[in-house]
Amino acid sequence: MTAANVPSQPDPARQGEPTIEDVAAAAGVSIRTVSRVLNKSPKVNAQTRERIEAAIAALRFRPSLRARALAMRRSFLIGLIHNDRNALVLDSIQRGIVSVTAAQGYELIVHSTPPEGAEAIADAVAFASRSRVDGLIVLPPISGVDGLAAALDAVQVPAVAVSSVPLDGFAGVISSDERAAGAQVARHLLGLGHRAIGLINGPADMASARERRAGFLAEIAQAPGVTLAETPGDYTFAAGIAGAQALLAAPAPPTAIFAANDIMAAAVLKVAAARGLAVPAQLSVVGFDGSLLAQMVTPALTSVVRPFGAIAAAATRHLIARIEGGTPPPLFHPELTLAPAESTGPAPR
Amino acid sequence: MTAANVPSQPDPARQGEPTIEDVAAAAGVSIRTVSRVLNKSPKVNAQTRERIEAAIAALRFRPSLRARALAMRRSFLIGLIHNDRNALVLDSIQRGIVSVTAAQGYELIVHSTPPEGAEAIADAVAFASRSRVDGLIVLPPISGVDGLAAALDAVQVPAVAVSSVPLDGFAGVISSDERAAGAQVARHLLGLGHRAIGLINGPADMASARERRAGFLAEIAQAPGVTLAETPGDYTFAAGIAGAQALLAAPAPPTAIFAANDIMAAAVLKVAAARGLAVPAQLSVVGFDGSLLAQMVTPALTSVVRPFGAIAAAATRHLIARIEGGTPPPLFHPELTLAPAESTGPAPR
DNA sequence: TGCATTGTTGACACCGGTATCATTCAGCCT
DNA sequence: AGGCTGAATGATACCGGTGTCAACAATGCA
Repeated sequence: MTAANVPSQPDPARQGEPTIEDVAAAAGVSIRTVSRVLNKSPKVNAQTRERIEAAIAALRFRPSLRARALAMRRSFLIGLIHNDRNALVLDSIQRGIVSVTAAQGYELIVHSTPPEGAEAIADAVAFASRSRVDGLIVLPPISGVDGLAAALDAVQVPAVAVSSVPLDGFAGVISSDERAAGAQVARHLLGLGHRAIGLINGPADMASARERRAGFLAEIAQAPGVTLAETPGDYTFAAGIAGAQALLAAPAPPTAIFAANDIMAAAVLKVAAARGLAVPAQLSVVGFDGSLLAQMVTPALTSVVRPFGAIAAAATRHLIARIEGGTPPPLFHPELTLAPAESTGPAPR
Repeated sequence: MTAANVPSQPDPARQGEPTIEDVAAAAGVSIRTVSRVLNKSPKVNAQTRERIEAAIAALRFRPSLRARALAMRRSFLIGLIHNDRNALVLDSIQRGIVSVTAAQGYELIVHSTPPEGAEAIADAVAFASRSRVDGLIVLPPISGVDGLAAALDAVQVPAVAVSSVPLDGFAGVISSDERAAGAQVARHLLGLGHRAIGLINGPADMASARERRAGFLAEIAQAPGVTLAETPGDYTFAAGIAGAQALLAAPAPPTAIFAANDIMAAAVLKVAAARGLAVPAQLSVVGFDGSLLAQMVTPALTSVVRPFGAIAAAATRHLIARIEGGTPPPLFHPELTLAPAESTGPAPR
């Protein structure tokens, strides 16, 4: 109470951060006026504003987002829900999100859910509801779980899903045509003259894997005299190794292998090397994702590039627009393009 | 107000989530008693507790972490501050953290700061202070910035840093002996008979890079008749390509190259392949980090394994113990071990 | 029976902000 | 001069929980 309107250094004896009240006292105004300054309300006298801003700077006051959240019923927190394990993909997405949230004054809170469907829903809802995030970005595979959209809707949290296919229930889904991309891969390999082709699938319960496969197979089916061998996989390196070994151990092994993601494609390269097969001279390999890994392996993988950063940024912008009541920008449906690199070439002989 | 003590479905007309008050009304008790149940206070009659729990379940009530945060002056939020770009490393660390926070009832909020020192500090402090996290985990390279510890200390946020070297100012630093690890790499290569050795450094302003180099060089210096060539690098793939080209273009190129991280080592593999050098027959390559990448490239990289998951988990446990006033477990200083794989072999001829 | 003790519960202030509404004070018009 | 208008500001009730402390009933003991 002493020196009420003399901006001063923070009282060293005081525990914790300065509050709006300290600022008000230091500037000799009411907390409401300080609040106006914080919220850039125009109805504050210029001199008063200056005095308050000086006090804020002197006290190093930073408003508590938490108190503000309680009062405004807005947390300025965006939640990211995922239950995948692909490090590179998750990282690209996270960076894409942060590039937008940081610019718009939000923070990102990352939550990973258990893998199983029902549990995952319960966990996601509990998270959304307890942490009172303003909005949610949901990644595959959990974005594809039946009932998730409805469950999130029930707790009134705006959510944007990223998915390979349009999803029922979600108002905002950023999807891409992975089926067309699968077809692109097939055309690329057929165009190079390959007639014995192998496919290492992703997990059958993921829409992305099913779509890639469907597009790929449909295109292959159109080409006469092409033999196709496929093996199951689950997007892991180990599955890629097993799949490649199975395909290449056949009596008439394929001259080209499409692996449903880059990680498994990298595994194919490893198996090929172990068997003394030159890539691409004797075996062509295609991956999917266009992740950093595709460029780091030798030879660099021909892969379908998915613009994760742009996808994530678009999802975030859409979400924030919804949160803030503006008209959300139209949903983004990125084109997936095949980027030919060193791992594919003309079919041998 | 109707049917005050009959647990019922949430009123569909009501906006937002049910509050503790709704639960209290439904159970016919005061909010304070509901709060006791929520906090598992033992001083609640068993029957009352049951009644309240039933009401909670019926209303699908979930307490707002935000309101709780305000009241308890605890946010149950752990902040992760980073400004690095190594996707694989960040991901492993993040997963390690989440494995602990999830179990202890905390959530993770991820913040990335600008790269530059002073700005980074300001940004980190603003984040810590505004978001009122309970604690902070800080990763390199920003963890090594001078003055950061003091700045965080000033806003009274407990922080744990991960670093290659002990850091002044930080009460909690999880460090590892990267110098010894660098020496280990040198011994490995010398033991294989290599006498012409190349080194691709990490960024000179990062302690990790300096330490690795120092340990490596010291050990090399002890061995008679060994020639060493080094080039600068910055942990990126492009730098690895450039470095490898520089080293291998020399009149008497090295028979072994130590790259200061796996990403650059992967680049060395690519350059070797382009020049027709067999690895490890003609060139041995060693990386650092033991990341997934090391296992995915062909041949698999001999690398120094850094147990990121364990490091992150230990940091998190330490931090939470400090937050909760317990005695924090002793700081963890992981042993770094060289994991020989396919990319190193006896020196040619 | 009287009284201290223990176990349960509720009233109320508080955390640090925002929102609603009232109040004050100039300046302007008639 | 009196009344009106609008800009600037403050008093006070929230937001949804927890902490403190008092009230109260049931129990144990003398």
